[in-house]
Amino acid sequence: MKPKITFENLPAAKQNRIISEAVHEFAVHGYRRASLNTLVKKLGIAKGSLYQYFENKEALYLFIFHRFTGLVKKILKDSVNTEPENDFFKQVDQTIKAGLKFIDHYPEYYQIYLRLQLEQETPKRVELLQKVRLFSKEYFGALCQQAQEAGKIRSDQSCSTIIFCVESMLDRFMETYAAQNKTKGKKVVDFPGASPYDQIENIIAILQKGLCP
Amino acid sequence: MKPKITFENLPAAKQNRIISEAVHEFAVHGYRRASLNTLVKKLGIAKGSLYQYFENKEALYLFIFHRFTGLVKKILKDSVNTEPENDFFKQVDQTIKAGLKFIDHYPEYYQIYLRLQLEQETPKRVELLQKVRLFSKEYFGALCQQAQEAGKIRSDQSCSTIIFCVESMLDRFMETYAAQNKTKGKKVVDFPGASPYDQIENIIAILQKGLCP
DNA sequence: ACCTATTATGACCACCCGGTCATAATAGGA
DNA sequence: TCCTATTATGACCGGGTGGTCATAATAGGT
Repeated sequence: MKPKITFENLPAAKQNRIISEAVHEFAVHGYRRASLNTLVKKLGIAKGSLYQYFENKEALYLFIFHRFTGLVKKILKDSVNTEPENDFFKQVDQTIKAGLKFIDHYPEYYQIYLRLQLEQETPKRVELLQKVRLFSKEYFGALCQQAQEAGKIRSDQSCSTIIFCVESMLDRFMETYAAQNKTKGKKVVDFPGASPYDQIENIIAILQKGLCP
Repeated sequence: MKPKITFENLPAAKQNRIISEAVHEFAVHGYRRASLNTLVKKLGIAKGSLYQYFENKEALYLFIFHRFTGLVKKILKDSVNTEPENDFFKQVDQTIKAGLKFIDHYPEYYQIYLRLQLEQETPKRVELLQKVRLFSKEYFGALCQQAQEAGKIRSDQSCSTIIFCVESMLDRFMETYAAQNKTKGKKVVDFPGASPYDQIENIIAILQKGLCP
């Protein structure tokens, strides 16, 4: 997870270039197919140098994933008001918007996360996923419990069921948003309605009142 | 998409063995990392023989994916009553159950489909995904329009928004179910509540009435 | 100016991949 | 039995992989 000292001694600009090219490589090809040969060629450094900075491919990957989780936590803290006085559905709304913002700022980090979910051969896959899921459960769990205690949402369904529904839609919404931004034109999926931001309102309306007339 | 004549001349038992081992290989490793060397070794045939049956790796993959879509359509037709007299939420319920049944019967075909969504290097990826999405949109679109016209669900939200919500939950539910069946023990995700079948009811209840008390 | 510790280099290694093809085995009609 | 058409075989090819290591370049203290 930590790079070697040699890497930390590098000028910050070079560090960032290495990180962002590595992120790109992992995002485009996934862990296994990401090529260190390609990476060093793009960076214009020798392969041996890369191995002076990181123990091996796995260490490089884990280092980058650690940055991903840090970025997520930061953007959530900055974008969502989790105080009880803020309405539950407003909190969900802010969370979704924070998600879109994350994708706008760090689309390739998001890609890496998406890939982690499917690619079995990624190192420490289970641990990394469990960590992310646990964070999500704790995050939404707190919001949900607050809201139930305040009588803002129904209490006849368990927190975890409610979290399941909210998370499903949130995650799918983000996936769709990311896919749309990426493919442009030969769309695989597309948003119903005008803009993603309009669509958030509709979805939250359904989350609130359901599909019955 | 079609195998060579040589393959069709094979005894059915051998055909099935080849197909099911190929499905396994693609399910476990994804298209790109699936190894024909490993496959022929497991099958106990020469690599050259495999190339007598299929043009190349891509043709083998497309042939298998074609079977996947066929199996999905078959199971849906057998499990869901799409007649207007059947309640919309009952139809959703039957669709989810059909999904779980599919995963129980053909877990590896389902894995292949999941992988297709993320792995850019899969041949004909965009076309295959578009075909699946289109089918899903048509399938749910018909149910949704029926229900709206009959006044069974609200009409102030567009069909596509409603489809988005239903699909998100359905897909996530299936993913969770499949992941749970696979990992057993060192779970990455888990279902809230007792059994998946209980949970379907809860989710549909939320879909119907929403989260507000 | 010199010496030493740190950093950079890229040829090289063993391994695996998808795909080819000349050749061997086999089966079935005459 | 023999001959031909179909099927099976696996050594081989070019290319890509992650990782290594002896050697060269470099920087900084004295």
